[in-house]
Amino acid sequence: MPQTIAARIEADIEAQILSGTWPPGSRLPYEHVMMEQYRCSRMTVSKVLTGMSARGLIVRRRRAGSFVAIPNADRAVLQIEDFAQQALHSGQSYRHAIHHRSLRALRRGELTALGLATSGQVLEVHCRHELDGIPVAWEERLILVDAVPAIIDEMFLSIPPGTWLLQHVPWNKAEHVISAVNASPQQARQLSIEEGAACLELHRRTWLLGSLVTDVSLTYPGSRYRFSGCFSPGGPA
Amino acid sequence: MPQTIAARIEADIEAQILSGTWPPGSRLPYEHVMMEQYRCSRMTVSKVLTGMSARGLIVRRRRAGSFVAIPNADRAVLQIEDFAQQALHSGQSYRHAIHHRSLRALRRGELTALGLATSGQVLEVHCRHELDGIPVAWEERLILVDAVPAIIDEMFLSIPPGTWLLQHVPWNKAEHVISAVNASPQQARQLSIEEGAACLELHRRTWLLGSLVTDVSLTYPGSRYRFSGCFSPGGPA
DNA sequence: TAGTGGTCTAGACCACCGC
DNA sequence: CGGTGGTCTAGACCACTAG
Repeated sequence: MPQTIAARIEADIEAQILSGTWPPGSRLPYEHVMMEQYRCSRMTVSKVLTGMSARGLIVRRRRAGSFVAIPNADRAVLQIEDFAQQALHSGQSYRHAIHHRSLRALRRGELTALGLATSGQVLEVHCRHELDGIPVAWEERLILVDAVPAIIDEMFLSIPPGTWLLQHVPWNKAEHVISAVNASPQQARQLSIEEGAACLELHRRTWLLGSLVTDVSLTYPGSRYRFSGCFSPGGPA
Repeated sequence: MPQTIAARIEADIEAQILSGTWPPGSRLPYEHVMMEQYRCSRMTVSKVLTGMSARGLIVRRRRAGSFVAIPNADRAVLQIEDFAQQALHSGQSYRHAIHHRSLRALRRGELTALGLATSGQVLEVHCRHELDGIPVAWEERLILVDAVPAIIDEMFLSIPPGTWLLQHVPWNKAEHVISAVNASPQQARQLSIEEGAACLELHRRTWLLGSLVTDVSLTYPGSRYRFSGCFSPGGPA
């Protein structure tokens, strides 16, 4: 039995939904009803319902009431852990190797591809990630120098670019695209796999206050890496 | 400028974090300070901070204060839309074809693979999904009959299994694994692609109140399908 | 237009934990 | 021990909308 009134209300509602007593689309008791039922103030009930609404479990409509949400899509929340952290957890040794690092101006084609209006300098970094000496990812990254001026002094000798950015730059928005590709000859060489082997490709763009910070493409050998994650309606777990 | 006091407080805090004025690990003003600053009650401030804490943007500690969270992993939230819904949005035509449907007992190997203690009946369904007549996914699904008794009367003639389940069964927890594989001869045939072509494989298990409901494996041709999604620290967007 | 949720107030008491 | 966050109250007014 939960300790607080709010937690008890929430647990009760979730139990009703999960048991099927309140199927998707059905109306919950009105706030003032639950307020009497639990002998608490309306604020307490409201706080619980607002939270559940924010998590997508219920839908609230003025003058109509609160309703159990009808899901129309599955959401998958993936944890994409830093390699160094992952190595710590699993006891493996992590190592990264910078294969390329250059400061240059953005090309015209990249401007449109990245949805940028004005040009600027970028730092381009190619990097290989290894766990226990085995290549697990090939990274090609562009970092917008205007967004992260401090980057020009960083050589990424002890910290890989992604970790450096995580530690130095907060981010506002990220966009992910996950696809599957057959390894190109270059990728196959970098990852020590057969040409044509299936690879996961993660493309991510990260923004800070509406301006692009970095655009990265990570290629993982399908035989050595997978994304996994859990998702509960009650929030990631 | 946001309308409500709470929204203004939240926007201000996020701006401070994003601008780097309050880097990860730094302490936020105490509740009573913000209360005076915004000339509002403590409840209003507390509600905002509680919400940001629930979303992982800040960490709150008694006697110490509230702090900007230090992220250690990227989170990607993927929307995995129902094919029928996706077709509606894009104006494509959706069609599914059931290739196999059988009611049988669980095999011993499956029991351990699915982490089940007691045996039971399962409905096994194989199904192909097509958009504009082109195969976009091959589905192999097990449905635990004990968890969804109504399923035995469903032939999935007009509704594919995943959609039927979404409409009839609420779920508690889902686990996703995304990997890349080279198409097997059978998969290549079902999806009209070359053998060995890179495919995305999505494996999902869904639970209701701790008991497994369904275990599904979806194979998408890498050339025709990708997962994408946005994630903001302020919640999925 | 009546009743719902949305928001806010000005207090209160408690649990916890860093000093 | 003091001050923080955690929780709750008993009201209030407003905005929206279904009937």
